[in-house]
Amino acid sequence: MAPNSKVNEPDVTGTRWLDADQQRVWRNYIAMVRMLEEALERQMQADSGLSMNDYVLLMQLSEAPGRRLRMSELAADSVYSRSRLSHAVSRLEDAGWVQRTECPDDGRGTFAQLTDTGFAVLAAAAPGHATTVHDLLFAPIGADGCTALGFISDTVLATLTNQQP
Amino acid sequence: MAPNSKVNEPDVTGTRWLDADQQRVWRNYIAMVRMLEEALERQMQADSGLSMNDYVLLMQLSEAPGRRLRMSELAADSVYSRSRLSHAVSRLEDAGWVQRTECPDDGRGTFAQLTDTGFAVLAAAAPGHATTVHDLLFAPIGADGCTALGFISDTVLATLTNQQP
DNA sequence: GCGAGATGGTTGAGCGTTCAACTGAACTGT
DNA sequence: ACAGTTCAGTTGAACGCTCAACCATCTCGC
Repeated sequence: MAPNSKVNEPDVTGTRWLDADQQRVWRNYIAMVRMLEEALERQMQADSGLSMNDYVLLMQLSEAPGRRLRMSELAADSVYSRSRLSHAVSRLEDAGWVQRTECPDDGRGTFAQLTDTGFAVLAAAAPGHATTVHDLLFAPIGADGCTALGFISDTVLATLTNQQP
Repeated sequence: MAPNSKVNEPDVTGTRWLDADQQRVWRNYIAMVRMLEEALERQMQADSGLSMNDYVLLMQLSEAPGRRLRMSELAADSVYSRSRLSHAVSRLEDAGWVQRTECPDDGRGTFAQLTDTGFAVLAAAAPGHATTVHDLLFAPIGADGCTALGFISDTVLATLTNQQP
């Protein structure tokens, strides 16, 4: 289970084990992601009664031209499956924050349109969220940390997107 | 919604907005986390029929002395609620990978004990997982990225744990 | 000792996500 | 013009997580 060498070469089984340092980093990365998520979720829920998932969806819509996006664009931007998004938008629609509109250009298409109420809810939630992200992430890691995190995210994203067909 | 200044000082509402750079990094961080999770989940599921959550739980048990842990220790290590862990362990028990044992020292306590079958499943899954983490994360970001990610994780974790009561 | 509260863990209902199956619309080649 | 295929989106069942309520046990103070 534990790697018995410190090199990063594949062993006889072709496995590239992680060295001790990488294992530590990997563990802490997982813990950080989980705890950060949890903290943000908690703050968002407490301050605005909104889930982080909903917040991000509304945010994405609010920034799109006309505050609306095709379902599949929104799904891609959010790294959501179509099904997941469809359910999610149904809930947002029930809450009155989003409205489905049919797409004139493509009979199969559907727009998710942010309503005024939705925008207002979002606007009310944004400051608290920004402050929390700042206080829990960017302030502690500093400018260098921010640069480093940017580099890491970009690199990993590039790797991941390059190998999807 | 959008910050109209580049300074990181609180505005009149006390909000600490993110500057453009931080916003970009934050977005990409979220996307990276989601896609990385998804890729690992996919690989684990395909190669071992195991979910990442189960894998991490089994892993944690496998490293504990006697391959067993108290429910609450395991929960804390995994950043799981007690309830979530209880449900999860029930499923692992149904699968035959873990067995509940009562704790002699504390009548309220329960041990989660990794079974031999569980250990075998884990051992079979580990190489593929390690290789994937290496290929998708550590190889792309390199040694410097690893160091930086370690620093970031440690810092954020410290911030988060310091302010929990 | 013994009652009050804290702690470890489980349970069940409710909700969100996943997965596979499905509908209807839009291209493709003949 | 039309059959086959791909594409956009929805649906419902199954499953996992959350939340609150709960039971049993331990601990502390008196």
